[in-house]
Amino acid sequence: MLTSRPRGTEDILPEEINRWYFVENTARQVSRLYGYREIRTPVFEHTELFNRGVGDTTDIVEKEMYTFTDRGGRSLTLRPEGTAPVVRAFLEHHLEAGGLPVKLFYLGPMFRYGRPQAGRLRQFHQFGVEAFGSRDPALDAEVIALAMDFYNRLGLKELELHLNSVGCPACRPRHREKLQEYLRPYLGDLCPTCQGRFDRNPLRIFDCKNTVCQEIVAGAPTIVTCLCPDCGQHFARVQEYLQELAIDFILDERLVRGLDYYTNTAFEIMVKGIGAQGSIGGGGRYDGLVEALGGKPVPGIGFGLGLERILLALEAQGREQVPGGGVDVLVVTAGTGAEKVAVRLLADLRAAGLKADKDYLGRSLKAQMKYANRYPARMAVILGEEELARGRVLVRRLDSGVQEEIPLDAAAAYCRQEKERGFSG
RNA sequence: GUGGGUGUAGCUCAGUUGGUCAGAGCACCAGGUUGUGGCCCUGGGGGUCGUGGGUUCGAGUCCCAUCUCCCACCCCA
Repeated sequence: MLTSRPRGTEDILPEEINRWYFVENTARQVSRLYGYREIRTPVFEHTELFNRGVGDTTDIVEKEMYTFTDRGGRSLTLRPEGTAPVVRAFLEHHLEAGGLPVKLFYLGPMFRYGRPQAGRLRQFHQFGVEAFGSRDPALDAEVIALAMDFYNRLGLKELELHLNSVGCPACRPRHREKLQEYLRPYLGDLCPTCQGRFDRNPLRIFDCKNTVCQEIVAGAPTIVTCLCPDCGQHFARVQEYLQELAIDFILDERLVRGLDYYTNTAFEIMVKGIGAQGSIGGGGRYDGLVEALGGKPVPGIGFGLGLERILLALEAQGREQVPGGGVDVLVVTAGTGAEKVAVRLLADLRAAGLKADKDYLGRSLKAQMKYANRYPARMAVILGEEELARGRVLVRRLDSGVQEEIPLDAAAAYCRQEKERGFSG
């Protein structure tokens, strides 16, 4: 079908745009409050950036990327996430030159190829922040606080903040060894997927939903118990700061970031009632990423939040935004000879800051009034031949039906007054 | 990528065992009120019944394929 959108994409229609304005405006507002500045990167990048920045063995790179070759033979990819591009821009423009830390936020579409379902699209939108240049656990807490503040301002309730530490390249191998040591006797009992994970990424076994695997892994050594002193202290500090900020969290040792570049803090925000995909955002620290992408070792931490899922959650919690279409005034003509006056008056109304429109389909007076009612318009200014001959117009309120005759020259000012009166009473 | 469900007017949906089955409500347009909306009445426009094959004298109704959307898995936002 020519008239159908590509699978997994959505049109955001005029009647729902206010919901998006609300979420986007809140994101910008709260970001600025915390000292983050907006950055806009391209929607496509060199494929290599994601291969290296996201990780070759991740599902995203292995089977979810929109990769294509352009006319110059370059391999490009529609960005599946926001962190790697921001790191690339950070390096390309030497943003560290302005002094660290560098705190950035972004808002925009991401692309992942997969089967669409509730809360999962092929093109979706994220609000994200990235902070470079500090390992201070207070910054971890700030980033998490920013996310929670954002949700609160939207009015979202019943959120669960899951928190974990995945350690660093020094302490992680130790945990891996201990974990494998523990699991080895049960290897044959694990599900086939987890048997494969045993060598590649035993951490993922914590995530398995298979009940047998869960039972086995229940007694396994968690990462937190194997953290080196530095990482252990960092994690403890993050928790202290969160407590200081009165932010509740759930320690979740099963929360895992699969990539090598992720270090220490990992977090995810869950909400119920939006389908099987309960995560509305996640993030963590990535002290190895900037270096992996060719920069000096600069630590970083950030998050990405899914806007569609947030909108779903707002809807599920009955926090719908009012549509907010409509117009203050509809200019209506009765009889002939008023067309030019109508165009002129319309311009005056708009100049006076009123939302105003007129009929462009040559409708009858009655049809124009119906149009005004349905638009909806708060007032109709009716240009009738008789009144116009005396330099006057009729201003009718659509709610009460009260109508008054006003000099044409004073009509815009009068409408303005009426509008303001309407707000107070 | 795997599995289940689904697909009839702009929207929400009826459509019996294949034979006026192409309908209703809402929406839209017009008229009832030759200068006034919201209620009511009357009338009207609008559908390749997702698409392509097949079975049949005959298919929206049966079969196959394909696409879409929905839901779940994998995984994530």
